[in-house]
Amino acid sequence: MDTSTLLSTGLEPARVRFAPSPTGRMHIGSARTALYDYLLARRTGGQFILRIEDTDTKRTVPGAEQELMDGLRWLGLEYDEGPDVGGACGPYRQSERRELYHEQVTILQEKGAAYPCFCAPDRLERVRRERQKQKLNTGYDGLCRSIDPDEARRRIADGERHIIRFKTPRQGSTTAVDVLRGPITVPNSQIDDYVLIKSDGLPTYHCGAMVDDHLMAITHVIRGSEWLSTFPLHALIVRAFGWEEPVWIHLSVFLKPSGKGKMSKRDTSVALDSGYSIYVSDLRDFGYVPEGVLNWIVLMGWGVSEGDVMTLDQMVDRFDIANLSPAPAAINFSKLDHFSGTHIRALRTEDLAARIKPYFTSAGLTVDDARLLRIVPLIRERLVTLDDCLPFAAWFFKETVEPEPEELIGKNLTAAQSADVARKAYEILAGLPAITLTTAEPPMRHLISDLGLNANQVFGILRAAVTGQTVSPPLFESMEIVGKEKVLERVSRAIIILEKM
RNA sequence: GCCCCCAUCGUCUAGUGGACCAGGACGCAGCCCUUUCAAGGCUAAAGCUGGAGUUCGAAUCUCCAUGGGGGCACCA
Repeated sequence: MDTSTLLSTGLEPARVRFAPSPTGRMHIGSARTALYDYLLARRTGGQFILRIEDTDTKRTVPGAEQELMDGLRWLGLEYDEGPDVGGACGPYRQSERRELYHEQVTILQEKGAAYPCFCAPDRLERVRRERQKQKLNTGYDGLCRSIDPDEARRRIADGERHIIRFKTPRQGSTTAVDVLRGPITVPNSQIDDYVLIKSDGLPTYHCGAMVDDHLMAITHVIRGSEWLSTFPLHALIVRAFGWEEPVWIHLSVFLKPSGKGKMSKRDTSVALDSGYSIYVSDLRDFGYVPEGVLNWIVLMGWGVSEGDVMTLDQMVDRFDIANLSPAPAAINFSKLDHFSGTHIRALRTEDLAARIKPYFTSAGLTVDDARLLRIVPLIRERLVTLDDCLPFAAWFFKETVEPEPEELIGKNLTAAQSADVARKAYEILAGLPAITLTTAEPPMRHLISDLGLNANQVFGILRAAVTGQTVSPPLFESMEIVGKEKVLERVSRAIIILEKM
């Protein structure tokens, strides 16, 4: 089947939908599906649609839908149609499309491809156990298939509780084509008479998704491989309606970092303990940049031969569904760090400044924008996540710093020797018209050789004195920003501390 | 138990019968740079799950085995 390649190379605009159920937090698996949806839509000049599949009223959790929308927007995956933006095929919440499903399923019943079932849950349970004992497939036994349509109508009119089932062909087999795997054939005996409409009147996924994909003119269905087993059923339903099938693409699953099995609750908490998470909002809170997260997840299940650092637009240019991988992928968090840091380094100074500013203000610091702009180039290549800006630069916005006395002592020196070094450095710095990298470094280098010490020892003392910490951005550039007055003040304070030791 | 899917360095992957003594990236190791921490540069180690076939020729096609994954709900 070459249609997939054809369609994905931009000849025809694709209408693609991301259809999550609002039952929990948005994780990277969903994000990656949405990303691929988005890429295919943009690549072909089509539309990317958000549809909320909230037909399980018991499992729907408040706030989940909002988290989904926030997550998509944070990642930069703007959708063209959706619950909060509208569109020509709305409503975009399945719970608001009840009548539509009933209309369609009625048509299916008239075609003889669906039927009402009055069996109570406890009978279903009994049947299931019985068939299991006989080593048969644990499906519905089809009892209600034989009910006369008129009698069924009467019972429904009497208000009898019922559901609608799909009448799966008993004989033969069904073949459906997945872009990544080719034709998949399953004997029809393996496909149950699945429920289409539940007794609460809402459709199951099998019904809701198929009806909506058709009504919304979806051309490509990208979803998780957990749907592979019911894939032939879905093809059967679409065909029973007489509709054209979309192009089907089943993505691989994400495995835990070890590659042995999928992420469990335990794996999730282990990740959390190391500062990682599979949840999109956590990643945002941890200071990862969306560009990095996107680059990270896009490469799990898709590959490029070279040049794997990409922006969203660059992904759009290169994306092709035919290159997706059907094999499961193990999550690799250290790669997330790599892509996050790489994209942070690529940000323009103003952009990065705007992104890290909130971290300082949240820490209770008052941020001077002009100063922040000068700090950014100094810390840019040191950040893996945005919140790393705090340990590197928070001290810039503090009136005073509090170095640990021991840290003021130079390597292999005594406190007294260190005080002496600090005094000499003070004199040199005090004699300068202004402290900058170009004015301060040469004389300080001279001091080092005059004293017969090394740069590490002398700069270490000054670093602790001026920044209050042992790890910091480059010393002289930092001093330049802090200003001569404050540098001298801090060095003299360090001298006093050292003399008291 | 039944059905379905998958299989290239530790991990993500490129590879679509000859251009592959298998390319890139992360990580790891070493070296260089260096003012701490980074970043950057260079170098190295590391792989086609196994077995049968098809073919002049297989990582690439077929079959089997093994391993892994998914599913068997009035959940999605």
